[in-house]
Amino acid sequence: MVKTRFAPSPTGFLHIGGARTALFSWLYARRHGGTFVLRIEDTDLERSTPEAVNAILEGMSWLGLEYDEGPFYQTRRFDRYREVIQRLLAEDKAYYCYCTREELDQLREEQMARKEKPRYDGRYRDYKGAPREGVEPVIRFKNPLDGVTVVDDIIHGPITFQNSELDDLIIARADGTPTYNFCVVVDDMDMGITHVIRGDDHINNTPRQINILEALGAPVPKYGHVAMILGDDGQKLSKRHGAVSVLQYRDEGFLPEAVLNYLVRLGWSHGDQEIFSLDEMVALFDLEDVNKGASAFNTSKLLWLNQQYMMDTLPEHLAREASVHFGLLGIDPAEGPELVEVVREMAPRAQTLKELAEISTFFYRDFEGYDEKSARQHLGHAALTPLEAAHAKLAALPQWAPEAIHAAVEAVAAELELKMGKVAQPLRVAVVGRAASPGIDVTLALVGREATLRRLDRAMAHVRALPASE
RNA sequence: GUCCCUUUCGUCUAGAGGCCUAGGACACCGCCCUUUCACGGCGGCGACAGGGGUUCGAAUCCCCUAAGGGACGCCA
Repeated sequence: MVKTRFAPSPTGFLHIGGARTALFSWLYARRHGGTFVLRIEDTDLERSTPEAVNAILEGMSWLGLEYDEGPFYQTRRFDRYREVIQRLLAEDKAYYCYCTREELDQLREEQMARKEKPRYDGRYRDYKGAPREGVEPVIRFKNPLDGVTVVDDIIHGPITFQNSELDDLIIARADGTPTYNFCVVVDDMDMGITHVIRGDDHINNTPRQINILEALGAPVPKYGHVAMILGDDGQKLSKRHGAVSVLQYRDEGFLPEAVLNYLVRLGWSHGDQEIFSLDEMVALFDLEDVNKGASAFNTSKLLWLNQQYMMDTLPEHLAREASVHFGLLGIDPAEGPELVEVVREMAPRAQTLKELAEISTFFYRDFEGYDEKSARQHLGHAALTPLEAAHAKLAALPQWAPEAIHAAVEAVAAELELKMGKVAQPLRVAVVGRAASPGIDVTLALVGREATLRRLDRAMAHVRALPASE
């Protein structure tokens, strides 16, 4: 039975790298009919915040990565950690260390000066004397002194560490609180985690964790270390460089399925396939196919994918998702053409829901001023006659529907012996404000007769006011 | 400094010794479709980090080098 977990520490938002790790864990569990656990690693009381916890939960839920167990909080398991520490102490697998921070700092400095790897020298490992006056001891784990620990990584293959490289790590601080590497071990053991999928910055922690697990007589899970995600520029993402919350993608109008699809293709692939439904991902994903190297985030590809998803999403659903973005622009889609129809036409013309709303405002309210280049090209003196003719024909149409509008525009072109473009383009700029929109018939139909005629009047006035030379 | 990891077009990737004249996707450029903008179609540009081996044959296996990254906390 497969059991995976996602174990973020709540010191910030859920960023894109964390989201992908969560996705991989989730997919692996789903793929193998297993269980996915969410665990909040909040043992750092200083930096963990409830806001961050909420942001993580909200991000997971927006992406649809539902967990089967949890969220568990490490801060609520301190009694359990203490219990295991006592056991280790009793079995002589851990010991009190009375080194002060100052002594440790000094040791490190000396080792660095000698160009050695800084590590604890084990001076209290076999200390049998009395507790040292005035020093609250920490508790250290007795790491094996020799031999090797091999991490059999699903993604990287076997990685061998000399135990002599590892020092006796602190499992309980002077104030008695347990530390990260220890809590992880106890949790993974207690929760029966079979596959640990996490960032490859944890590779170096893994042999330590395996050694503790073995000291505890617990089974060692399989590990899969996923490389990190770089920014668009290939640079490492950090709080001050490009790292953003997944919720920001929601706010910018991305569909969660598109983000998931983009994320799954970052470091994983299945032949040449680019687009995967959730079901396909679940059916095809495997850790063995995950790449070892870091990958750079490519926003333009995400935008393309999002557009693909928008075009493929039912307009009814898309309309619901988009309406927030119209609201943000001060538009109530109920007061105008059917949003479903607008969305159907505009989806292939926008890469995000936000952009979709932005380029669709003219359907719902008058625009201010013409796009300069479009007006120069299409609203010159030559436009006056076709605009007048169109106005007359459109005003007289018995039915305001695309087919009738199309016929009317064609008739104007035929009567004036003009190409369609010479009629449609002025009309478009007059009604839309710029030279880009869906087909002129559909566009006018959606804008409505009243608004169309009003905007035509305005355009004709604009042309008449032009200096004679233009 | 020590240990560990990584390296195929600008980017995401395919590639499990001959199917590779290295394939696809995004981006970019051109053409087509067309009343515009998109969408779509067609085409172009463009990579095996470097050096040694092994082999009849290497992007694929081995070694070295280089470059990038991570760890080395009473942070997670």
